[in-house]
Formats: sequence, structure tokens, C-alpha cells
Amino acid sequence: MRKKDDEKQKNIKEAVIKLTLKEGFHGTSISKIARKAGVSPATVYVYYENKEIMLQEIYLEYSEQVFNHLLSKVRNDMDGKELTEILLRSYYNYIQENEEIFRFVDQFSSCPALANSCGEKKGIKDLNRFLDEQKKNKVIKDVHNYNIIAIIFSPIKSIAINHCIREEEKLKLLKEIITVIQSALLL
Amino acid sequence: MRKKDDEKQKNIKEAVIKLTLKEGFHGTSISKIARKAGVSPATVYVYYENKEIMLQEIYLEYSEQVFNHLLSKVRNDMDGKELTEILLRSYYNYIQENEEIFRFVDQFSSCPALANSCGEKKGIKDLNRFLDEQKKNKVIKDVHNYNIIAIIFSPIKSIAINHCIREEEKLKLLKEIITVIQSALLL
Amino acid sequence: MRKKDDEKQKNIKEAVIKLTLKEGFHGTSISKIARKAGVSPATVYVYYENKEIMLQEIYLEYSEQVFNHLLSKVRNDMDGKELTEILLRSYYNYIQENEEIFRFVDQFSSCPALANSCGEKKGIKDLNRFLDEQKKNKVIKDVHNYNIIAIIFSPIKSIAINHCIREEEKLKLLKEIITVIQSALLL
Amino acid sequence: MRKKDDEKQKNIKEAVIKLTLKEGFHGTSISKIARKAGVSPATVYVYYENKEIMLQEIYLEYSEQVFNHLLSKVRNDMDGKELTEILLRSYYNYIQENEEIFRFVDQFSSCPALANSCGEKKGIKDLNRFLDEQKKNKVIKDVHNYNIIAIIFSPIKSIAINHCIREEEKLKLLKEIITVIQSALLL
DNA sequence: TATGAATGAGTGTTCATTCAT
DNA sequence: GATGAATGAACACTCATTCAT
Repeated sequence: MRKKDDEKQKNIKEAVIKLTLKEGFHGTSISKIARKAGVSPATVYVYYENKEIMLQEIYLEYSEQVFNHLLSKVRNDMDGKELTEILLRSYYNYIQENEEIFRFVDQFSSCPALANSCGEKKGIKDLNRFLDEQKKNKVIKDVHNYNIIAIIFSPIKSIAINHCIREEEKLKLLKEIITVIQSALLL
Repeated sequence: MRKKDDEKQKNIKEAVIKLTLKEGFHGTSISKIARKAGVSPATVYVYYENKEIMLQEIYLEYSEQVFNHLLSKVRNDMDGKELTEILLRSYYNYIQENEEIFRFVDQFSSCPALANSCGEKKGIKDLNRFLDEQKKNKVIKDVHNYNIIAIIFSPIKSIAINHCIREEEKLKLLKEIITVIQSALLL
Repeated sequence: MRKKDDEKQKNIKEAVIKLTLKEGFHGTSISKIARKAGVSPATVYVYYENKEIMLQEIYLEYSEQVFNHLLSKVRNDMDGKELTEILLRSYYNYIQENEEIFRFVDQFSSCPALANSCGEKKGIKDLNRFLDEQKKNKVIKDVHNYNIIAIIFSPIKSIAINHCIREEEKLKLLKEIITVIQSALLL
Repeated sequence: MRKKDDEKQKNIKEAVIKLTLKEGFHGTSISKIARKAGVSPATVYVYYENKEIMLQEIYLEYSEQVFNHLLSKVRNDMDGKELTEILLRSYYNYIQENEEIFRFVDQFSSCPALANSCGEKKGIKDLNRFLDEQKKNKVIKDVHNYNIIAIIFSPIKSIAINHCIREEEKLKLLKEIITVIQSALLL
């Protein structure tokens, strides 16, 4: 693939995410995407077999991203307190800094008609491996990974994506919830 | 003059929820709804001004329901342990028993194009009042309500709606997460 | 028929005329008419068999009106100059004072799909009789009535219904065209 | 990339005009137009942004035509009598030979909901220029152009479009009205 | 008489996709 | 590879009209 093409595909991806946020999957049509991306509707089909596959591919690509981001921030030699703090704050920051992508992925996940596979993704596998090691090292309580992930990420997400709370209020909530979660997970 | 037929409206609501789950908001068209509800497409417009208002109204009606359910299960004389256990298990059970409605509401909430109001709903107001009282009585830690709700409900939800875990496994996770959450919230 | 009913029918007629002007026959639906008239759509069918008949009846009623107006203004003992002046000015004034009705009738007449009958109306019969008498009395030239009517009314109409000319300019045009028409028709 | 097919657009235009005459703007739907033009309803939207713009564009195109026709028939060296005769007969013939287009334009003009602009068209500008010159050369009376046009064209039109008069009778009326109009306009 | 509920048939328009270039 | 033309199928919605009260 030439450079030119990559540019086009990037534009398409960005158009999909922006439009999905503004108008929902409902209002995101191929021709609108094409218009926003500056290409012809037919060109979209050069890069993706059809609309559903396009959405799935874009979703998969971006849904991995957050895990890589998180894993890049932690190290094995951190103690439990530092580890959870870093993990939680990194997750919060990721959402803030990648709001459009995050909301796209989130919206996609909540739609049973789109995201119904049980296939475990690569990113989460790495995270699980990391958590297992931490439990072995007695850094965090011996709780099922699924529960650790649930208790770590869901509350942060609900703070981060709320549009009705001001930034500074959010940071206070974040600080508080970190303490609460630490008291839940640390030995 | 004929009277409005409650049966018809009920059928429409059920059709909306079932179709939204199967096909997303995307694939839920007025004519499909009408067909499933056994009425003419035009009849839908006797009960709802347009599609968007229809979805909003159905969403609002059902999004309140869970709070009423939870509040009906708890009493002021419960101690912290009992209280959290009841709250968490009731929430889990509500999701299991009202899966379709819950997923509809959840999907709706995750769609920025649909649910973008900040207006606090009546149900959550009652819950906030209840939590304030519990904190005053030293039953639970003095943590901001927003965080309490986040840490209580989000993890339970992520267990309950997961379609890839078997029922018995879910119950084990539930039992475990209850202990974890209790250690986070109780004094 | 009771008084109440006449009121309703009057409201319907007025709604038809106002809506037709604003939105064309195209945008004038029974339910819009009913809403504007303050009755139920079904009530319209109490007074008119169906939409087409309703339009025809209203058209017929109002299309007669102008002739009665004109004939009420002229007398047999007028000389040619006075007669034409009165006729032309009365026509102009009628259009100005009954703009909505006039435009409704005009729009209806121009639509081959609606007004395609050749049946001579009563009003025009009276006018023809009057013109015949004037010709016999050598008040106006011996020209076919159809042409007299055409040359008298069409130019006036085109001045009167023009929305782009100011009132005072219209009156100047009217004064001038009266002289021109007089030089065409008077002996 | 396929090229736009002029044949298709021509078929659409013809379908619009024929249907509008038969059924009024009221009954002229995109799907009927498409069926008559032998294309898909969606194809209409390749050529026109929406229905209203489509009608406006077709109207504008054809409403100019008559002026060009008239101006092509007259020359500056004609005397007043010849000039008016040519003008009036050409107008009459144009209507007879382009009945569908003429009635379409006429119907459109009479509908306030559609034709409500005051913008002077190019065709009428040329005609005005021509009339000014004739007045300067003392060929016709010094009467406001608006009145000249009104008195020349409206009566002819009312003869030409009448469906209840036979052809030969029309020609007699035409001959007569020409004399009448000449006596009105010539010095 | 009067009405709101109900509807099959239609509206204008957009859709995802394919075709021809 | 890239594209605008083209389309059958679907969309949300409104229509004129009838029905039950």
C-alpha cells in the first residue's frame, strides 16, 4: 500500500468515529463517512468489505489500545499502592485524552447487535498475565481477575465519561475512589 | 370516538425493547416495530410523536424502574453488611430478571446521540437520600454518593451482563465481589 | 342545520383557503385543515364527502363571488367611460380586499387537474347579459364578450396580484391601464 | 466513474411536466415521475437535490423559453401594426405548440407556495429593452412596460389555454383581439 | 353530530452497495 | 486504486379516509 492510501483509510476511520459519536451508529452512513473523509462512497469499499466489517475492524483496532496504554505505564517492581494508583489514573487519563475513541468503543460494546463475541482479546490477555503475577507476589488480594478488572475500571469510567461534572470535581472524585478501591484490593 | 388501547401501546414498547436488543437502535425501524407489535406503522404515531421521542419516553420509563426495585428491598434498620449484600444481590437479580429492559436502558445510555441530558432522575434522587442517611448512621464510609454508586453497581453490572460466563461461575464471582466491595465501603 | 355547525363549516372553509395559499394544494391535508379549524379530521367528512369535493365546492362558492361584486357596482345608465372605470376599479379593489379568496380561486383555476369543467357559471352568465346590453346601447364596441372580459380583467389581475410592486405604484399602473383599455373598448 | 446520462434527465423533466399537468403538483410524486421516466426513484436525486429544487429548476428553465421565442420573431424595422400582430400571434402559437410546457409554467406561477420570488428573469429584461426602443421610436404608445405586457399577453393566454372553445373559433377571437389591442397600444 | 383512534397506501428521501469507467 | 452514477430496498413519516363510540 502506498502512502496516499494510508492517508485515505485514516480519514475514513476518523470520520467513522466522529460521526458515530455525533449521530450514533444509526446516523452514520457510508456516504456521510465518505463525504467527511473526502473520498467517494465507493472508495470505502476498497478498504473494507462492507459496513459491518468496517465497524468491527475499527472497533477491534481501538479496543486493544487502552490495554497497551495501561501496561506501558506499570512496572513489576511497583508496590500495590503505587500500582493501583498508576493503573487507575492512567485509565482516567486515557479516557480524557482519547475521548472520542473511548466513547466509540464503549458504545460499540454496549450494543449486543454489534459486539457479541466472547473471544478474549490479546490486550486483556496481557493484562490478566500481569495481574496473576501481582497476586502471586502478594501485591494485591487473591481475587478473580474478572472482579479486579471490574472493580478497577468500571467506577473510573463512570466518572470519566460523565459530561455533567466539572473537571476539578472529577479529580476529587477520582482521588477518593482510588483510596476506596485500594482499600478493597490491597492486602 | 375510540379510546386509546393500552394493550397496543404495551405491545409497541415490548417490540421496541426486543428489537433494539436484537438489532440495535440501528436496525430498529418503525415498520419492524409495528409488525412485531401487530399494529400498522401509522398507529405507532398515535402513541408517540416520532421515533426519537418514542425511544426517549420508553427509556425514561424503564430507567427509573431499577431504583424503585432496589429501594424496595432495603430497610433503614439493616446493618452495613446486610445492606450492601442486599443491594448488590438485588441489583444482580434485577438485571437477570429484567435482562431485556436493562440492556435496552444500558445501550441507550451509552449512545451519546440519544442520552445526553444531565437531568437527575427521580429514582436516583431517592437513592441518594437513602445513602446520605446510611452515611450519617455510620453504616457505610463517608464517601461521595457518586463514588458509592459507581463502586457498587458497575462491577455487578459487568458480571451480570456478561454472556460468556456460565450462571454458576457468575454466582461465585458475585459472592467474591460482594466481599471485596464490602471491604471497600464498610467502616 | 344549527348555528354551531355553520360556524364549524366556516372555520373549515377559512382553513382551506389560508392553508392552500401558504402551502399549496400540495401541503393542504385534511388533518392540517382540521387542526386549523379546531375540529377533528372526521368532522370534515360530516360537511364534505371527500377532499376533492370539498375543494370543488369551496372553489365554486367563491369563484362566483367576484361577478356578483362587479355587477352590484354598475348600472345601466352609466356611460362607457364611467362604466369601464367602475368595472376595472371594482375588480382591482375586489382582489385587494379579498386577496386570499382570489388567490385561492386563481390557483385552483390554473390547475388542470382540478378545474377542468367547461360549464359556464351563473355569475358569468349575468355578466355576459349585461355586456350584451351595453353593446346594443353602443356604449362599448361590438366585440365578442370573451374578448371584452379577457381584455378588461386579465391586465388588472396581473397588476393586483403582483407582490413586488408597491401599492402607490400599482395605483399609477391601474390609472394608466384604465385609459388604455378604454381606448381599446370605447367607441 | 460513470457519466451523467442526459437522456435520463430529459426523461425526468418530461415526466414531471406531463404528470404535473395530468395530476397537478399535488399528485406528482417522485416515484410516479421515476416510473414514467424509466429510472429508479433514487436516480432522481442524482440529478436534483430534492423535489422542490427539481420543480424550481425545471420551471426556471422553461419559463425563459417563451421570451426567447417571441424576441426571435420580431425585428426593429417593423411598424407598430406588424409588430403587435407578430408578437400576439407568436405568443398564441407558442402556447399552442408548447401547451404542456406553457401550462406547467403557468400552473407553477399561480402557486404562491412555489413561485414567490420577485427576481426579474433574463428573458423579460430583454423584452423590456425591446419595448423601450419601440416607444422611443414612436411605434407604440408611451405606456409603462408592465401594462403593455399585461395587455398584450394576458388576453391571448386566456384564449389560447381555453379548452372549451374550438380551434376555428379561437382564431376568430384572436383576430378580433389583435385589432382591439392594436387600437389600445398604437399611436 | 362529532370525534379521536386506527390504518393501508402512499410520501419524499436515504441507505448500502454495485457498476462502468 | 478510485470514483460518481445508479439502484432496489428500506427509511421515518403523513395521507385521506373509516371505524367505534
